[in-house]
Amino acid sequence: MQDILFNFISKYITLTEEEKNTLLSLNLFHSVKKGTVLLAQGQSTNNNYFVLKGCIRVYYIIDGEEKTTAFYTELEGVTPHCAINKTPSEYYVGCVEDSILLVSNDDMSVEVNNKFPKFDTMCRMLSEELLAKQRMDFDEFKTSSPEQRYLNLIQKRPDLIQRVPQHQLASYLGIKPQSLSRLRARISEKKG
Amino acid sequence: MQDILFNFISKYITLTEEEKNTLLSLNLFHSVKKGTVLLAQGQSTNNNYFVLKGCIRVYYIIDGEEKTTAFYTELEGVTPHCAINKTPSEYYVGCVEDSILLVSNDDMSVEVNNKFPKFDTMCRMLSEELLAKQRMDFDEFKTSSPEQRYLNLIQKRPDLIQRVPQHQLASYLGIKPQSLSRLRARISEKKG
DNA sequence: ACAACTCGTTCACTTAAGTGAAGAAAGAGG
DNA sequence: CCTCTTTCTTCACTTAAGTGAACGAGTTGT
Repeated sequence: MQDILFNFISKYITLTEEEKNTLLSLNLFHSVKKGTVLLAQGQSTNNNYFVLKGCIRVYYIIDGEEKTTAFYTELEGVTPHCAINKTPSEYYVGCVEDSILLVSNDDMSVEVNNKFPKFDTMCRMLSEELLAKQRMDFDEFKTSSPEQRYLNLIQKRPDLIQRVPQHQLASYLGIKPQSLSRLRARISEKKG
Repeated sequence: MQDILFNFISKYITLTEEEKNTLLSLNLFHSVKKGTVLLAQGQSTNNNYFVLKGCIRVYYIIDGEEKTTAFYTELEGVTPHCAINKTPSEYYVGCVEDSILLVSNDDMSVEVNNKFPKFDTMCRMLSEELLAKQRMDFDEFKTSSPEQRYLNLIQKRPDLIQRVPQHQLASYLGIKPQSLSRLRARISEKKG
């Protein structure tokens, strides 16, 4: 599991053995059961969640309905909005599958960043990468129909369709579960 | 016009007179006529555009149809995707109104960042702020209907509805101009 | 002043998504 | 193994968005 982490980091910066050990000494690894709510609406946290194995999601509850807006799988992470601006969270963060997460908080970040300035560099690279990726996703979402979005998802994240419940996928695509069913039927009719 | 810029910067960092003069010496200010295409699909640039006065937009042309995905008005800016990863641009950047822009490029950024490391700090703050804001916008878009999105826009950016052509607004809301017309009629019927 | 264009609205019609209900299928727990 | 629950699909019906066409208002250019 540690290898997965260090492998990921090595894409951005190079770590010495000493630095690796410092990281490991922070006790970042957490095993989380499917269904666990990591952060609830109205709560506050300064934790960051990074997925080493498994899947977590961000969702809202609006008029009693769950609306999923994001999935994070292997080597993706969330910094909840409330961790940045110290306000109660507007959304939930939940565990879709049994997962192994890297949970860090501000204190740790400050500590690590002080010891190893390269970490700062990595964070900046990551956040730029993320910003660009998110803008692309947003543009794609805006410029396509639900059906196109679904076909797109099949191309870009085929794993999600297998591992995530349909009703969560539906709201991720901006529609109701019934519409997703219909849409799938429509597509397989065209093909077959 | 310079005051507007320095006022904005002062929210993040404090500049000396010398630093201000260095900035001014770079000749960043540009006057741009309504309708001007700053960046075309397929083209490449390493310019950043920051709006001091006026309005610019990002749009795609898909199957011969314009799809506007973003508007930038006073004190907002774009760094086109192609400026980051040196690929041809997937979208257009155009001028909605006669505008005064601050146009900078990578060379300038490097130069300024070398001279004044605080600029680095400001850029990081800006990009974090932007990332958070964009995520909120995306979540909001996903979790609401076209009508809700329009009502929301009235609350959050009432100026846009006045200064931007309806057909551009429509695609920004993810619908066709005809649907926006209908939607507006529906709303004013409810109110009156 | 006139023609050409752009823009917003309206209409009739089509297509797809929302809604509420019901039932089949798959999983979880005892 | 059976029960309870969650998840997915299907159906009939409603509502809203897409489509293609037409019209009037406002602009631009000559």
